[in-house]
Amino acid sequence: MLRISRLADYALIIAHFLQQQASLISLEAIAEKTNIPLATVRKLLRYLVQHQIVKSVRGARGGYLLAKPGNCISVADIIEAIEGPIALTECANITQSCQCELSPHCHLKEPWQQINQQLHITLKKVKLTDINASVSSTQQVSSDALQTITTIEPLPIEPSPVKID
Amino acid sequence: MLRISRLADYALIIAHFLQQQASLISLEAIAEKTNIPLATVRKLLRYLVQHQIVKSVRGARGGYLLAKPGNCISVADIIEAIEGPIALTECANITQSCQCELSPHCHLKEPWQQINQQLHITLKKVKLTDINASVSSTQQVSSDALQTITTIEPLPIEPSPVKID
DNA sequence: TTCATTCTATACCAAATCAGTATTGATTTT
DNA sequence: AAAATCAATACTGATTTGGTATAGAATGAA
Ligand code: SF4
Ligand code: SF4
Repeated sequence: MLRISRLADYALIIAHFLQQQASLISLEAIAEKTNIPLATVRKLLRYLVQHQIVKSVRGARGGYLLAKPGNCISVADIIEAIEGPIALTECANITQSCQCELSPHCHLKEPWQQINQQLHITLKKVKLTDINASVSSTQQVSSDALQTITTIEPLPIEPSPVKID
Repeated sequence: MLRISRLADYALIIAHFLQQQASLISLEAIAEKTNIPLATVRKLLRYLVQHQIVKSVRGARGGYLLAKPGNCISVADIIEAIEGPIALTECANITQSCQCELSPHCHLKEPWQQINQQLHITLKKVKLTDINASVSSTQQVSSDALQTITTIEPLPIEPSPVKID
């Protein structure tokens, strides 16, 4: 259904929550405040730490905090930390060569790569702080990145001639 | 990994192929030309017919053809025909009320709905004919819809103040 | 030191989804 | 009537996903 995984969804909630914290906060507290099961939060924080989105401090009085300012962490970063590269099709994943067996004759690689790049840019543009901004006023969104999303205009259609094989 | 399903990918290949046909073409021929397994093509055409993207003609000398001009069929249409609504999160699916149990306190609904809408617009803008256009010249893309995708510029970041809970 | 606290690493499992297939039936042309 | 072709449905094996459990390592404090 073209979903991000539920775990990625949760991870964004966690990151967004961390952004609102002044200092270290423990795993347990995060789970409690976000209503996400403890074991699941543990797993997700693991990924986020590995991807330098969150920093951890071990030992008594330890906990977690964002590794960078909220305006340097994008929705794309979170998704990629949990799910791996954003690639609508196999051939859109530029981090590895395409294994798709239809690839040699497929005409759709280029278009998919462009669509994928567009999606990536969109998700990269939305930062944790943008989400934060929209929390204050549920009706109206104030951040630039989310604002432009709704104001984009559809382009005129320019049909190309049908080709016979 | 934020993938469309492989079946949706195949379906787009089939639709794109149909667009290049002058007249009716049989299931078997489609399977042969696209290198997609026969039984799989059969299933996919089923979905496409149900969603009025493809028309079928039964009986001897029957077959399939596009139900509308290629410039009226978008990538979004194909994906939705195979996978159902495009909804990056559960709450982004406007066709039904959100069942997510985190929903009551979740701050991310609005942002996700906007991101989702943006994705939807992007996928809706790319028509079968746009893909066709890009086939002729693999290096350079000629259609408007795909062209703008690559020329979009990132917006300036406007940080909002960090809020303490 | 010693212990409680807190994060780390890994492994496991059940459920859901996905990809692919098989089969029987309905419709149309010849 | 026979052949060609699409329709409908049901099934299955493989993969992915969501979620959990547990033993271990690091740190701070008594
Ligand atoms: S090469 Fe074609 S079939 Fe293979 S993943 Fe890319 S678009 Fe899909
Ligand atoms: S309500 Fe929040 S947690 Fe639930 S699907 Fe929407 S964004 Fe995700």
